[in-house]
Amino acid sequence: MPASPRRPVRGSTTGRPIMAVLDLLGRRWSLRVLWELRDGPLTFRVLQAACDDVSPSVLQQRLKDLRQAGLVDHDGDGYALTAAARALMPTLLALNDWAEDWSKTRA
Amino acid sequence: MPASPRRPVRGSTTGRPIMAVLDLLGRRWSLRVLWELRDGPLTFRVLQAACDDVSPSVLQQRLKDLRQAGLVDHDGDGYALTAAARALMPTLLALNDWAEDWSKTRA
DNA sequence: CAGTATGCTACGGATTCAGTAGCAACATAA
DNA sequence: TTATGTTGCTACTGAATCCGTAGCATACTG
Repeated sequence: MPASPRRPVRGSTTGRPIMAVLDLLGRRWSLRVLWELRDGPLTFRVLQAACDDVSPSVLQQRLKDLRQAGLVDHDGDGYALTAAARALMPTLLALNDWAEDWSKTRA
Repeated sequence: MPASPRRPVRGSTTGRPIMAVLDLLGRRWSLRVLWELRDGPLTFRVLQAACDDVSPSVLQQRLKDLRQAGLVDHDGDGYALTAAARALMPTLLALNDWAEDWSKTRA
């Protein structure tokens, strides 16, 4: 078996949903996948290319995680954000704006 | 050498700052550390306990990353968010609100 | 049939993480 | 002084995850 999504061994993500979200999005390529899907569905390979040609095994695992979380769906057009994920987009756009400001303060 | 922050091998994070941010925050415990520091400075061990007793080596590496990114500082009171990181707090709070809604749609 | 695109899997090697133990510096107090 | 505690941090081994490449089965198109 390649890799199953890590389940916190210790305190787990008890209680606050934010913990589960921070755990899910705190995995490599999670946020990036959501970001790349912001403008519409993408096929597996196109999404892979958009994510700097991430390994297909990792992308597969990440898509599995995001689908189980109800954030990504797979229809005829490829992989797409669910309504729940689209509700997250304003936040990601705010993150984008912040990133712009943040980069200006960097050398 | 324990571990240096991963530099994307392929396309790197050229161009858009959002890519660099997505890469930095898409590491285990990055978002969680920022979240736990939202209410003020914490010492290393208290922060470690807040993060489900994450391994000190990983926390050390993550703090190093965040300090190099100018998001975390270390003064006499322990580790604290910088002004840049505090500017990110509204976005994290929005993420928290979204997480609440998202969890309600889960079984 | 040949060519192409799709989603997906397998494998080995590299990197990162987890878990535990321990150190040096500093403070406090007996 | 000795004892005790807290701080930040490091070392080490084994497990988990990721990377990079190759390849498969299916479907569609010419």
